[in-house]
Amino acid sequence: MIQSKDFLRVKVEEDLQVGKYKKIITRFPPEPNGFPHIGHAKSIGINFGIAHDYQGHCNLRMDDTNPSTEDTQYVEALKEAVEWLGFAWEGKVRYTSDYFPQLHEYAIALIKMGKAYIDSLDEEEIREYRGTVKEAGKRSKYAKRSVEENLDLFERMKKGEFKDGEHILRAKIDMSASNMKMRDPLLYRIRHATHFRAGDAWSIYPLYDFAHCLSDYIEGVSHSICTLEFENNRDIYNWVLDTLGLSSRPYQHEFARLGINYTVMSKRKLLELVKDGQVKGWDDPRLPTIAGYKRRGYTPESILNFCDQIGISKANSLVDVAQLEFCIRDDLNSKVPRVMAVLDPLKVTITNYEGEEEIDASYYPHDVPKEGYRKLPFSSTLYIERDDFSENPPKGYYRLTPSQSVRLKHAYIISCQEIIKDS
RNA sequence: UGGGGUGUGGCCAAGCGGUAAGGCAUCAGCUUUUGGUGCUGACAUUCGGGGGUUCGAAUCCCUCCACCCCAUCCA
Repeated sequence: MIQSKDFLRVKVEEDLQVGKYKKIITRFPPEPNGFPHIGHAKSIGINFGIAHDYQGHCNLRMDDTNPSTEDTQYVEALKEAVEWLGFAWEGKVRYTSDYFPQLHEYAIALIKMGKAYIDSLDEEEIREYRGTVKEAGKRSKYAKRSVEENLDLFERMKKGEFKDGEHILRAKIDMSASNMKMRDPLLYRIRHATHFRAGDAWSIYPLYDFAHCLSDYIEGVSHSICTLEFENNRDIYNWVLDTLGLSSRPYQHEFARLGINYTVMSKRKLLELVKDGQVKGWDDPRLPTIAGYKRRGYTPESILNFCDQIGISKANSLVDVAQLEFCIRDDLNSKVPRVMAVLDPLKVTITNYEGEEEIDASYYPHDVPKEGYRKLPFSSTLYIERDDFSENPPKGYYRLTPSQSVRLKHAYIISCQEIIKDS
């Protein structure tokens, strides 16, 4: 069977074809504010997979621009997940926070170009001024500030002279843009918080729209792959890079995020379950986190295969969890030894058997070419699963009934002579 | 008449003008000391709806409909 190419690979090949890039560089850029789940696995598979397929490389970058939600325990979990899935990132782990100095310089460059200004409206005013989806917004009076004043204010913001929310750096684009994201987007906010890596070195932090595109650029990324909800952010992504005159730059491409029925994949909800103690930690086997699946016995191969099977597209979709379950069963089928357990026991006494013996019970079915067996004790008293016996069997019942004998796995055929009930 | 996206069988998803891949699920048969696995077969006269162009359309044009995203100093 010929595997068809997804639209991202088609695009990558096209870019390679026309010489847009000489090397494919992607990146997996999670925010370290929670444990990675199966949805991250899809992104990991795409980014590392594409880099691998086209002899490029993929970076692992912690998008740590929000000091109040991020933590080092999450970067460890993220690193472990990527490794467990079998991928290796290029060089060392990157951090957007490592680029803060450069990002700061780019912000100053924008101010000098008259393309960014310090706004002093409060949060509520900024929202009001932004207008609505159908009505144009209006520009803040502070947008008229001179380059000098903006530079001075920005410097003082950096020095920590102002309180959170007092001022903010925004791009000067278009307050009536039909794309709401382009109505003078916020670039840098004041945040007097301790960053898990940068400590208290900064009192201003870049926002996603400013930091992401530049981080991609700094790393030489060619294809910045993200999920659909960022489609509207693509215009800013391009605006920042183009306005700064950065050539030979990355371009953003979006795909639909993974949704699986009966599966909670919202980070907010998962965090809530963990915090409230509804589950025993991020690696609780009941959770769809990579760590949870690992403890549940899922294999990296099965998860990767699942990501491969569901494909990549731009259509919002909800994959049937049966598809995931098929992948894990399919993978485990030829790898795992079989043993038995009786959960709800029903006592069986074999009247024409005396003594006891040990039966060799193979670990693998006839069609799995693997050796190995364990000893199974056998005597006249044994227990079978309650569901494996029925006095009034429904149609199509293949197990033990008063009139139907059955073979005990690895042992003998038995038939029911008498039913003895407790009370 | 805000803008940006998406609509192919129950669920994913190929297809890019030449007469609907594949996977999951489901159903039937064979195999089977797991009602597992494996094998075989069945499963869209039809591609959100309606027009049009064409010898020919899921693929091009028009129009309508549905759903998702955007008004966090989150990412």
